[in-house]
Amino acid sequence: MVLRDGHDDGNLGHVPMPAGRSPAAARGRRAARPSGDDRELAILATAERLLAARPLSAVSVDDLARGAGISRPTFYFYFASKDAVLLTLLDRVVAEADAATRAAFDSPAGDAREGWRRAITAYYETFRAHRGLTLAWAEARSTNAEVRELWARVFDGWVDRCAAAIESERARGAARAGVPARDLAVALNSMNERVLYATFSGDGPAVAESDVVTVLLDVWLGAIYGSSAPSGS
Amino acid sequence: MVLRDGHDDGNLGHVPMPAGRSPAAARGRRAARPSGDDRELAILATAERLLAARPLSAVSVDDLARGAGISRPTFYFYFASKDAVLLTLLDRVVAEADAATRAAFDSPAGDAREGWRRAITAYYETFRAHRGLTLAWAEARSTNAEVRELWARVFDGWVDRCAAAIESERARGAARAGVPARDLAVALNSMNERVLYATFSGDGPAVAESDVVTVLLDVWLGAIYGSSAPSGS
DNA sequence: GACGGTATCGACGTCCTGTCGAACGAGTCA
DNA sequence: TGACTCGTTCGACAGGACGTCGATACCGTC
Repeated sequence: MVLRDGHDDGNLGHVPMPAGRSPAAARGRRAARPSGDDRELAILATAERLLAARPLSAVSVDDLARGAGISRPTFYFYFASKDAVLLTLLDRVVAEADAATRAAFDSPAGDAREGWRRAITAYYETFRAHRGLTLAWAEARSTNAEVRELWARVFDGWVDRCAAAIESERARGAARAGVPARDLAVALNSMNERVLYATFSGDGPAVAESDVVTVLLDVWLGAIYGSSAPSGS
Repeated sequence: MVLRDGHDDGNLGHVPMPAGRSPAAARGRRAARPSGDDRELAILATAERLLAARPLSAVSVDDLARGAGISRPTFYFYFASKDAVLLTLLDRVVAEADAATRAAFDSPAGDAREGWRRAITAYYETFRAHRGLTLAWAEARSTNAEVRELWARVFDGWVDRCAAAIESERARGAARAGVPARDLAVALNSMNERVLYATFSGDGPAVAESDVVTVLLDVWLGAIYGSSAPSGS
C-alpha cells in the first residue's frame, strides 16, 4: 500500500495571511507550536536558497534537513514531504502575485492599454523575483497532484478576472467580439505562463527578459481589441 | 562518478526516417542487429501503451522490461534508460508533427487565414494522436536535459518558419508591423504548446477540445494582422 | 521528582536505479 | 566434433532516496 501525502486540505482558500498562523500549519504534520517555528522557517529558507541554484529534482529531503541543521527524520516532523515545503512556499508567492495582479486590475488605470500592461507586469515581476520557485513549481506540477490543484485554482482566478475585464471592454464597444471571453482569457494566460517560464529558465528559444512584457502585451491587445491601440479610455 | 546517458548525438538532425535504421540505433546502447529488433520494438510499444494509461513517473524500467517480456538488466542492453526510450518515441512524433506542419505551410493555402488554420490544426492533430507521449514529454522535460534540447531544437524550427511567414505577410502589407516577428512567433507557439497541453491533460482550466483550434487561430490572427480577417489572399 | 507533550535521531524496510560477471545458444572455422 | 566468438540474457549486487518506528532527550508544570 502506498501512503498518500495525507493532509486534509482544510482551508486552502488561502486567506491573505491571517497575520498569526502561516499556511504551513495546515500543510505540515504538526499543530502550531512556538519553539519549533524557527526550524520550520529554516527549512523554508533552505528550500528557497537551494532551489535558486539547482532544480527541484536535485534537492533531496536530506539537503533540506541538513541545510536547516536537523536530521532527515526530524524534517518529517515539520513537513510531510519535500513537496509539502514547496507547496507552502508557493502559497506565499501565489498570494503575492494575486495581490499584485488584483491591485493592477483595481487600480486607477488611465487607459485600457495601461491597465493590461500593469497586470502583465505585476505577474512578470512577481515570478521573476522567485525564479527558483517558479522553475521548481513547474517541475513539481507534473508529478504532484496537490501542486497541480493549487495552480489550477490560482490560474482559474486570473482567468475569471481577465474574462470579466474582456467582457466589460466588449460591452463598452472597445474590444472586438469573437471567441468566448473565457476561452480567450485561458489562452492568453497560458501564453504568459509558458513564455515567462521559457524566459526565466533560459533553455530553448525565448523572448529576452527586457522585451517580454512588451511582446506579451502586444499579443493581448491584438487578441482582445484587434490592434495594439484600444479606443477610448 | 555518475555515468551520463552516454550516447553521442551523432545525427540528431533526424532525417525523415531513412527507411532502414530507426533513430533508436543512435540512442540505444547497441549497434544495429536483426534478432533483437523485435525486443526493441516491444519495449517501445510497451512504453507507448503504458504511457497512455499512467504518467511517466508511474512507469518504471521494470514495467517496461516485463511488458516486453524481458528482465530488467536486459532492458539496459537495448536502451540506456527509461528516458532514452521516451526520446526515441519523441523523435518519431516530432518527425510526424514536423512533416505535418511543413506540409501545412508549403501547401497551396487558398487564403492566409486558411494557411494558419491548417498549420495549427496539423500541430493539434499530431499531438492529440499521441496524448500519452505528449504528457510524458512534458514530464520528462523538467528533469532530462536531452529532452529539453530535443524540444528546443524542434520548437526553434517552428518558430523560424512562423517568423518567416509573419515577415512575408508584413512585407506584402497584410500584417501589421509591431514587435519583432520572431518574438511574436515564440509567444504564439508557446501559447499553442501550453494551451494544447492543458486541453489534453484535462486538469486545470482549459479550452474544450472542439474549440481549441478556433480559439488559438483567433489569437494568432489578432496578433499578426490586428483582426481575425487578414486582407488579400 | 514524576508526568506529558515537544523535539530529535538511529536504524530499518522499501523501491528504484544502473552495473558486473557469469552463463547460454547459435553460428563458424579448424 | 569441439573450441571459439559474439549476441543475448539474467541473478545478484551496491547505491541512493524515501518514509516510518521506537527510543530517547528536553522542558515546563503540577
